[in-house]
Amino acid sequence: MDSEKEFLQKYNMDDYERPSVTSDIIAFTIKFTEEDSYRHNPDGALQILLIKRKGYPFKDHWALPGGFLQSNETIEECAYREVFEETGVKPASLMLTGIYSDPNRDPRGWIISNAFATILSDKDINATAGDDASEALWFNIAFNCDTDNTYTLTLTHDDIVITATLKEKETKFGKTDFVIQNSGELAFDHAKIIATALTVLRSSAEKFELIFDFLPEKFTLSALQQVQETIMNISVLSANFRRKISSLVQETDEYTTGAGHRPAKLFTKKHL
Amino acid sequence: MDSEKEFLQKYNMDDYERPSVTSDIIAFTIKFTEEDSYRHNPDGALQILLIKRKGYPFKDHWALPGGFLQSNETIEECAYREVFEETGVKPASLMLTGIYSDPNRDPRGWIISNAFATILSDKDINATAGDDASEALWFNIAFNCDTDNTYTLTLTHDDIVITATLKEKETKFGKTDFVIQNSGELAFDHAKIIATALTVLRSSAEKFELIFDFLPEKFTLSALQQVQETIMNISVLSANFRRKISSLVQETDEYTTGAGHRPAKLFTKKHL
DNA sequence: CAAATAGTGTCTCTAAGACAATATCAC
DNA sequence: GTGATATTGTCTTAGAGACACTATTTG
Repeated sequence: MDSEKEFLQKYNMDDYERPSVTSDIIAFTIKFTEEDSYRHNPDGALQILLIKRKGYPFKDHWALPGGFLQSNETIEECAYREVFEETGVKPASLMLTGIYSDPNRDPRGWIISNAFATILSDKDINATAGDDASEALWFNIAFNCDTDNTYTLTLTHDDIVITATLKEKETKFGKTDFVIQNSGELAFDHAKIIATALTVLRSSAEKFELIFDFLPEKFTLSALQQVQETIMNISVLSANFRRKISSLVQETDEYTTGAGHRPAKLFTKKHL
Repeated sequence: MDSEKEFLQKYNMDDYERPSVTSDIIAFTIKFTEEDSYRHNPDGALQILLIKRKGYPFKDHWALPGGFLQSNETIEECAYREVFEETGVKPASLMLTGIYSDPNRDPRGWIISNAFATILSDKDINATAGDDASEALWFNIAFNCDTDNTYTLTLTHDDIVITATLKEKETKFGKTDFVIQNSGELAFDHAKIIATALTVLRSSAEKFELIFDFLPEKFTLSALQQVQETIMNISVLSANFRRKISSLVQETDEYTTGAGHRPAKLFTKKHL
């Protein structure tokens, strides 16, 4: 009988086939755009970061930023690293939204993707194209249910329009899995990775988890409500929203100014 | 400029270091044990399947069943395969509870674990030790919060007692991550994999997700209530439980018999 | 003052929890 | 009948949604 030390010396990792492992990032932000009238509060639009692939496969297609796992890091550390490389921001949190391990999902070979959603405030975002990308752009998101479990995902940036269609496969634990019907100009299986991440984001926002990450440290309750309404694609009465959120926020003694209407008190997230 | 075909022919996966990937299974069941009096309904106990490791590393320690991912399957298929090999049961569903990718978590080398919880009815379970195990046993679970974010996990089977202590790290999206203080006789980082899976199971049971998987096709509402109470470690009034569950179940015209008290109607899970 | 948002008060309805009461079987 | 569970009904209370109203700023 071998000792443990002898066993480990003889152990050879190459006895088993191994896949490559990546972390891919679904980076969300809400872009607040100024309105016509100086009095209006800005409107919010949910956006996602995509890069245009410089090389094969899927050359010139749009893809999620991401990269290969290195042997000195966890997949979360890898995801943090990728977000920072692409945006210059260290995100507040990462949320694993799925693992994509179909052996045929990548024409280069056996590559498993760990999909992480992250949320960035629209301040201080600085999308920079990495090595393998010719462009990095934020796209507006529209994700609508057509008839019969079929969904259309439309991503737009100025006159670039990407349209994908997906079919609902199953919903479990607040997460919906999809089958791709048509990827449009999206690379790999990224259309379904994005769609599933959106469902996870929505069910989190419903419970007021992580909606704070879209905003700076101090924010108005109206802005917070805008965030939730934008993500969920609904509208709620502000009186009721305030009542429900009240236990999760902490008021400061600061106010907004110069908005052309009554100033709003600034709040921070209440920690525990 | 190369064509895509030329690119893929030249592409060499060996240019990058690759980890081994495993699926590990946290298999839960609820064992219903007969009571003293013939009148009493059986009590439920939450159990988990562990195997005793035959070889190094962690020889003779207890570990979660699992195995290496093969290049012709997804990690879900791998997990299904492992459950079937260990128990002879094809589970109704699998729930990803975490990915464990610390480069130093396994003394054999760079091995990433995908942790899947599954739930089996205590009927037709047939735990059989696989190649790498000398025993496969179901352990009773006790998981209690001591003071100050410290938890004790106690697993027992007859006179085998495994005790691990963990410290709460962070809670997000109904899932709590832990740091291991003491693994007891558990192999690798499996103590924290089990603890986290328990928190995921509990938050699912709270929303009546997947509690049906613990029972056969037809069940009484009392048994269903037992399941929830056992998992959550609480007790609720049956009148209220029935009201809350009523929209999720479908009554049959069958009844239990011979229980020494009023027969109970059998229900099935209502689909959509 | 007008336009717009900020913030409060209150009514209704639903759902959750507590508890009481009745029904039915095996021995 | 006794002991146990099964099942229904109802009271109270907390919270969600709807809506009306007041407050405050800038041009």
